[in-house]
Amino acid sequence: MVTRDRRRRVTITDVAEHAQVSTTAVSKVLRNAYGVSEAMRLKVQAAIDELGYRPHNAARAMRGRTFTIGVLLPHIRNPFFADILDGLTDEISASGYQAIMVQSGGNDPAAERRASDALVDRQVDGVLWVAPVCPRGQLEKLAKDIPLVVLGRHDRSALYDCVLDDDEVGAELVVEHLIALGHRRIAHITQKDTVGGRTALLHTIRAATYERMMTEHGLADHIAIAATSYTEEGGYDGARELLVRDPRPTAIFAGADQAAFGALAAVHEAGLSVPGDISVAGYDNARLTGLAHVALTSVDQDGAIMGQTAGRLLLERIAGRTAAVRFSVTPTLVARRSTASPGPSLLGE
Amino acid sequence: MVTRDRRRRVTITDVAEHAQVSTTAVSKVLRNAYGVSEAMRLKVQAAIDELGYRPHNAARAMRGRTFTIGVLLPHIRNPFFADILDGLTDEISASGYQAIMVQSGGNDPAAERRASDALVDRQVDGVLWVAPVCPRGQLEKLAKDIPLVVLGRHDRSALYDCVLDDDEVGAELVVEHLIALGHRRIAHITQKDTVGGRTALLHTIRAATYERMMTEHGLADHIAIAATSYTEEGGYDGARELLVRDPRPTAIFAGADQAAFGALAAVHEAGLSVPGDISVAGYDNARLTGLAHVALTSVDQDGAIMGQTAGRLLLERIAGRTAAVRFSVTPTLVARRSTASPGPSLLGE
DNA sequence: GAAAAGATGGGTAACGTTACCCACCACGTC
DNA sequence: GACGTGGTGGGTAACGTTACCCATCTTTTC
Repeated sequence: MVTRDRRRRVTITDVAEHAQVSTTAVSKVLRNAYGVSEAMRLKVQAAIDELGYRPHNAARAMRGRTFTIGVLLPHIRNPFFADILDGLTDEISASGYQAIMVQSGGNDPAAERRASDALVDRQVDGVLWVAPVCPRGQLEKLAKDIPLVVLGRHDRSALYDCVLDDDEVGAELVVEHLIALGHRRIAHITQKDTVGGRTALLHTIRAATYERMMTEHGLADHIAIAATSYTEEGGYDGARELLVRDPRPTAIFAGADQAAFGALAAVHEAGLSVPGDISVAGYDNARLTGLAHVALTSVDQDGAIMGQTAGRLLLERIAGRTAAVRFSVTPTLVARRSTASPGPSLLGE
Repeated sequence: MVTRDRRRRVTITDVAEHAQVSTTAVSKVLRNAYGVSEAMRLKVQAAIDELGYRPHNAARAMRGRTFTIGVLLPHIRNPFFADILDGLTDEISASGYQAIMVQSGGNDPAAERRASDALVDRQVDGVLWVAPVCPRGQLEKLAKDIPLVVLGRHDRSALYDCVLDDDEVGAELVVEHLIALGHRRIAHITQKDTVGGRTALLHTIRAATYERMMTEHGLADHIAIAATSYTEEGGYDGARELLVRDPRPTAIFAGADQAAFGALAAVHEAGLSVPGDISVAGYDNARLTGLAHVALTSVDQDGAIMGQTAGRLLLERIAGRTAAVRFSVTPTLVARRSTASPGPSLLGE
């Protein structure tokens, strides 16, 4: 490897020399530490500005904080994640923290593990983990080392905080809405489990609630689930699978908007119309999806608020809180044009 | 701040003691450095595995490399960025590098600056900057310190590499396609410039090419541009602005798919149909947008290839290359159902 | 068989920052 | 006037890693 002749960084020592004080004094000013006179503060600040000094993060990391929050996202194709990230950024940037993101690779536990390790190696001060699929034990192990907030899982843990929306309520709203419109053959698209036996994952809860609601309304015989993934591709594949069933469902409840979009594509491709031939509903209602030209009925969970809260909880944990907090938002249904009563011809069993 | 009693990290010293060798030897094994016998390698590797040792990134950063690539994305709402990121990850992960992302805040130069500083502070080994809006000088300044690849700008610089698609060809393809279908009143949605006098930005080139093509085809009088942004919101606002013009355009060429989706929403909201009343075309053709239920005519630039190439170029630069490279992909038109010939009633001037 | 060349392992001084301690000064207080 | 008591400022030893150098030991060459 060739060493680039990049000009040497301005260090705390340079600032100290320039201001004719000790490095300790400069460090104290930087950290707003106790024991600095106003005169000292001004003098050092002037030197900092003059030299264009910026603290070296890696060096800080060796001693303590990095002022960095790590965010693990399954992928960046879901605009709902963008809402979360915006909320988080809002909350933490005032405290001088910076968010860095790493893709955790959707549904693959090994990739997820690598991503989480990458953040630990980079010595982040806290982690926001969105929709992890790993076993709970792994989360707790991480939480022992680093302040952790998990978003979108229904675990209960004494070691980390949880931010979630009430997926049971959300799924109930959708199924009730469809039933109220007159649907009986309501199908569901969910995410395939890659690790056995999880019940705290949000897609598991949405699917279980769908089944429960169907059963409670005497529609157990019409339960139809396609287990693919919460992506456009997954929605597309899932819908194709559901559409060939006989009799065909009159409504599809996709567990996520992205999957609903994929389902819409499959429905159109099959020559069917929405909501004339089939109703489609999603979940997430990311900002601006209301704009989408086929206005999708969806469940609104306020991603920005969730991200903001996650940020606040992380800052609190970094500041020393150890008691676990659970923050739950109550979702609401936003009915749009992708759902309607089934035509009379569709009602026959 | 409370100090957490996190158990001490396993360090290279622990590994050295456990394997009964020097820290230098361990370090050499870790870096695949010269001067290590096979026996030594195995012994050290065994100790590493046994203790679950992971190199401390911050400590590495103080001495040299961090094995981290920083990616600056304007935002994460555009699936095209996901394609780029996937390509990059593919390319660099085999070399032990990890990508971390930071949002650069779309169209705001100050936010962009903060984001780029954040990566420099975190001592990344290289930066992939997607669609920067800052002045060229700032890019060159950064490139003097860190290997830099810029994606989506048509600058020429001796200090950094460029990965881009030929936006002139792409825009030509769209305008030609629309003209060939019989359109004359073709409007364009572009991004508003926040910094004066850039001509190397991709949206500037797409817009300029649109104007040139219109002029060359004798349609200069029909040039209509809405300058908003390359987002769903921007497309929505832009289309609303264009739709009230009299006479109304028969086609809208949005400079990005996201904007096209917003435009579609506005068109539908205005009670118009696509492509019956108005054709809409986009640009990017992110993977899976072909799935979208209204199949959008778009310009395909292979984001995965672009990301992959960017990764390769960065690794080369990190390895010591200093000569600047420019990699350009030639886009292709993917005509789908959102564009068609205008109805006869729409052709009148 | 001596010298050169190659292969392998280790010692050590940084890298930039901060936590912890100590030293000093100017006050009041008894 | 001796003695605390805050309020300031500085010295220094880490933190974990690696680049650079040197010390062996083995093999090859004349």
